[in-house]
Amino acid sequence: MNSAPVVSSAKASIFDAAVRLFGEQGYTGTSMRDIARAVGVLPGSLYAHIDSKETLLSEIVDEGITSFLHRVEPLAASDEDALGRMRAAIKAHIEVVGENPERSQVVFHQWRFLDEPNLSRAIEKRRRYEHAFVQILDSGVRTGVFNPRLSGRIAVFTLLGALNWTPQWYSPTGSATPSEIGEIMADTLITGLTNPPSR
Amino acid sequence: MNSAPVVSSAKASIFDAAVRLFGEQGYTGTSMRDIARAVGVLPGSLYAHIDSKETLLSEIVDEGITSFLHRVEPLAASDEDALGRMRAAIKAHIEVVGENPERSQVVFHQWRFLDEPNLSRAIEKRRRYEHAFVQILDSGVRTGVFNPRLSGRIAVFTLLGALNWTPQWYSPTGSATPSEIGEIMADTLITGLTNPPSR
DNA sequence: CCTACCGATCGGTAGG
DNA sequence: CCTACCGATCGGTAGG
Repeated sequence: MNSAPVVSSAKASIFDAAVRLFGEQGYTGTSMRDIARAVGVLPGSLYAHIDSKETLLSEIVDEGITSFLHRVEPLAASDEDALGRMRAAIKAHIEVVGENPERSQVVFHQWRFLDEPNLSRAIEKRRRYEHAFVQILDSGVRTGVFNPRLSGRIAVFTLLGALNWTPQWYSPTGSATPSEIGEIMADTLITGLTNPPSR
Repeated sequence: MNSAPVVSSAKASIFDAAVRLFGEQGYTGTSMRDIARAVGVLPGSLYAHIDSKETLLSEIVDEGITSFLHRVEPLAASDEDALGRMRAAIKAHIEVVGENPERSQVVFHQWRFLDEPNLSRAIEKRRRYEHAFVQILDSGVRTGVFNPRLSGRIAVFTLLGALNWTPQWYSPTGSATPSEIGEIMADTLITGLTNPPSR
């Protein structure tokens, strides 16, 4: 019934090595020879499985952004209140980072090295992702739970900056789970660092 | 009396071009030929003024981190209360970004391509910078103005992530000044997105 | 997936 | 700052 390869196809091995190396050394700092060495194959052999270095990056970035979109866009459109949706979106983001921190690192930092038309496609998907957070923020301002003074692009960039930075310090072997990290980040970003006044 | 060059020395031109290109294309994505072209000189001529590509990166990163340290470390040790120090530190950070967004971009994203011993020196200075924020946060927790539940490294990384992301979207020609951006980011991070309850 | 290779480009240098 | 060049490495291909 299941005739899929048990461990990993050649294409998948190349993909995995590229994700890790593009994440660690950057796209322009990684050579096809680096990838071939990691896979255990000679450089020319890679091209039996992939079209080009740029196509490889494009597929990694596209798959990555798509998994963020698939988790967060439905949340942004749910019928929970804005506070709950914002908390859920932040937690979902950290969980997707936690599923594949290296791929997330590539998604946030290496997309700029894409050529057209892949570059435009990636930018459009990033814009859609940002829009999901803008939507939640605006809705919270309308219903009075979010501060109208902070509704602009600066607050969204503050939020997304904090979220996009997580692959830089997240460690799968650390003591905090993605869910716990998401809770603390949601608290920090939604209610701030200030101690709630005791009453 | 003043025999310094009126406009810009050769070394400074190379430095400026490298800051811009390393920021836009990354260190590994920029060739010495790119820099030579930007300066208007042949590639080999660069080496009359600089030692190597890596030395150039190291000088840019070191000068950059140092200007963040020089502004924020004194604030962290000032005798204002933690709330005021945190606000001042956030504003100072954004102002330093505003003074030279491209150099800041290099400081936050390209330091990893340094070789030893420059790499260790850069990491140590980054650690000192992070420590300034940890100090303010801890002090605020002790005096009761900051939420103890958010005192750990996750809150600091949330804060620094938001700050370190700013060179990605800050535009010197945009409508908000660094000071205004700093105010809004300080509000977002310190008091959060939530609307203060009317009373 | 290997052998053998292509033209282009890389960081850097000697000598002027 | 230019001329002229070095050996190494780059992404990618033809043919098997």
